Order: sequence, then structure tokens, then C-alpha cells
Amino acid sequence: MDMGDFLWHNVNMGKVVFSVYTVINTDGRAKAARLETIHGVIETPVFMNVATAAAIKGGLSAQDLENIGCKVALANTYHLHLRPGEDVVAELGGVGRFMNWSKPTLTDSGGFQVFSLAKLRKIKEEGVFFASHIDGRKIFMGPEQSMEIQSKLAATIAMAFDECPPAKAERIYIQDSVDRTTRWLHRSIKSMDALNVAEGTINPHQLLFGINQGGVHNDIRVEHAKVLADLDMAGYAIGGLAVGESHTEMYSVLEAAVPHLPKNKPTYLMGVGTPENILEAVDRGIDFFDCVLPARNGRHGHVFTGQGKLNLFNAKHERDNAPIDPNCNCLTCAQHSRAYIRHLLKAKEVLGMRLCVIHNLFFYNNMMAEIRTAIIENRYADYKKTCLENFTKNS
RNA sequence: GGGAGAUUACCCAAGCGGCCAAAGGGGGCAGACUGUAAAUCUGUUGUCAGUGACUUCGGUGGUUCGAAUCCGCCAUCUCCCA
Repeated sequence: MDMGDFLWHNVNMGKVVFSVYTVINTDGRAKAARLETIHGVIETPVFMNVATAAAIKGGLSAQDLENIGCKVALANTYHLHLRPGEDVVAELGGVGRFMNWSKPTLTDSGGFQVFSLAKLRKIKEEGVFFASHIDGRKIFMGPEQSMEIQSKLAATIAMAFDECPPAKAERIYIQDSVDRTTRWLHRSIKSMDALNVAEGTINPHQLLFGINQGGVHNDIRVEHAKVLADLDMAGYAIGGLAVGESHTEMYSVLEAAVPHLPKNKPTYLMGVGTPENILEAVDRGIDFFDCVLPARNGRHGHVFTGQGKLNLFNAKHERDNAPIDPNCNCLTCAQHSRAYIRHLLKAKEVLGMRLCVIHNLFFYNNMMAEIRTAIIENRYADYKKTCLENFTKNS
């Protein structure tokens, strides 16, 4: 047994939830690991591609995800609850089958919407009342509702229902919020345990990850991490980052909190981030990432390259016959020039966005594969240093 | 041949005596975007020097303290009647 070998038993219910996390190698604090799930093996560090409404925005299909080298697709509880509704997804076999994605999936709990839809919701002890951003109808979501929806969505991994407070929130607010998130976590666990053994559950092996909060207050983060660690969950996430704090603060939180999370469980930094953020976070022990940045920026014509970012809308690319990144092996770079893609973007042709998103997601997934190899070969520090140097070349 | 209307910055288009370098779109240029209310949002777009100055509203000549706005003539375009 390696240091991270682990089989998670749901003892109370007398059922085995299949999840084996194995650390393959460590290089400094960076680790290359694998998480075996019923939907396949996830080799980490990994970037989970964000398909909020069971689709990568910009017009990519599951087949495109496959070609990009995507390992895990991430969808959203709140959004799928509103449209098309979890019952529809359940009837069609769960999110994975619904979108024809056979590899592992993760659903976010709706906790982020407590942050992003702040103007449309009210937080109570029992949960959150949302005014639907689509039609204003009242939606109630608490831990039990989130777990039930996620159980029906049947992703490989479900997330606990939390509150993601903004970085600028007062310390006293953060403390209250974290305490409530902890109470919600107990309710999430209880709910998910029951759902996993319930009759007709699509994925009885659904894993539940807990989420650490605490803003930029390291002491709150550490206290909360300790509470989480005692709960012996399938995995642990750091939430509430990249919500307005500085990078220095983000890295400081990781340095403080990650060491207090179990070493033999996967760690997931939610919603982060830029390629630089990911390189730094891997170096602080993070395994899982997700971020809308590559897809959103791609749609907006901002592309990532080994030499930094490019804005394809810029006039300097009007006659630029080069591919986005000459060193990139993605379908876009193999076939099209910056000038052509710029034209498509300016002409508002969907193909322009699609090509950029394909490139950006390929860039992220490829970088994760390189990161993993570098860790296994014990040269992560060099790899990171080289990347960070090169990223500044274009900017 | 006769009559009516139009002409505004890159384009479309408001303005109808001072608060107009001139609304609003579009286009252009640039910026932002981190568990996706985002194919979105923001800034900028006469010239020069960065509190200001200068040149603009088809052309030209007037009226007026003051004109994109009123008047004459010219040019071009549109519609109606011959």
C-alpha cells in the first residue's frame, strides 16, 4: 500500500462507496496521484472542464472534449435544476449519459451561485432562497435539496452545499458563514449517505467532497480544515478563492489550509484559475482544478499560449498567418491561422469561438499532463519555473 | 419642364438660434473576464497641446452679440406631377 492508498467505506450504511486514491509520486509538495472511481481513473493533477449546463459553452460536444484530452467534465446543480430539471437528466441516465460523456463527472452543489447570484438570493439557516435568474420564480436549495438533485444528476463526484462568500466580506461574516457551511456539511453528508443506499439511485457510489471556507483568514481556514478532516470524506475542496482576493492571499491560504487536510484524500481547488495559479497551487498540494477561464476567455478571443496570452481581436493579427501557438498540437493550431480565427470572431461566426475554446481547453489539459509527467520525473520546480518565465513573453 | 423633401463625424441617425465637438446605434480601436445570469461587460473613437485651444454638420454668401439650426444662390440625391 502506498501512502495514499485508500478505500472508502460507508460503514454506517454497510455499503462500499468505490473510491481509491493513490499517490504515485511527490515532488516537493506537488503530487501525482490517481483516483479510481466507478467511471474510470482520474490521473492527477487534473483540470476539470466546466460544462455548467451539461455543455461546454462555445459549441463543443463530448466528442470534442475527448479530442481535447479532457479527463473530467463538471456540471452545475443549480443550473441543471432550473433547466432541464434533474428528473429529466435522471430519466436519461444522469449527466454523463445525458451529454454522452462516459468518463468521470463532477457536479458543483449550487454553492457558487450563492456568490454569483448574490442579488437574487437570501441565505437562511435551512438553506438559500433564489429568485431564478431565468424567470424569477422562487427556488429553495438547502443541503438536502442539493444532494437530492446531485444524486439524480448522478455525477461521479458531488460537492457539499456551501456558501462561497466574497473576498471583501467582513471577518465576522466569514466566521458565521463558515460555521453555517459546516452545519450544512453535516446535513449534506447525512443526505448523501441516505441517497447512496436508496432504492433506484442511479449512482450508488457517488462520492461527496467537503469544502473548506474561511476567506483570506488563515486561522479560520485551518480550524475549518481540521473539522473537515475529521469527517473522513472522499475528498476535500478549497472553496471561496479567486473571488476578489490577491494571488498572494490565495497562495497563503493554500499554504495554511492544505497541510491540515488528509494526505490520503484528493484535494480540489475550486474555480481556479489562470495557468500561473494552477502551477502555484499544484506546488502547494492541489490535485483537482476547474475554471471557466479557458472557455470564457476563448469565447472572447483571448487565447493562452506557452508564451503568454493573445487577444485575437487585436488589429495586429489581421494578416497573421501563424497558428495561435506554433508549439501546440490542438486541432485548431493544426488547421487555422490567427488571421482566419480573428476574422471569424469579428464576423461573429460561432466557429471562431469554438476554435478558441478548443485551443484553450487543449492548452489547459495538456499543461496538466505535462505537470503530472514533471512531478513523476521529479523535475516539477524546473518545469514550473520555465512555464512562468515563458508566460510573460507575449505580455 | 413643374413641385416637395433631403444633405450631420468611418456608416446609419438625432439635433431645428446659445446649455453642440454635436444624443443614440453600428463599425473601428483597446481593456476586463478565475466552483459560468458572461457569444458578455467596460473604456475610447474631429485635431492639437492633457483645466484649454483649434477645425467641423454638402458648397458658398448673408442675417444675428451668437448658426448644424434662419435667409439667398449653387451642387448632389429622393419622391410626386408632366
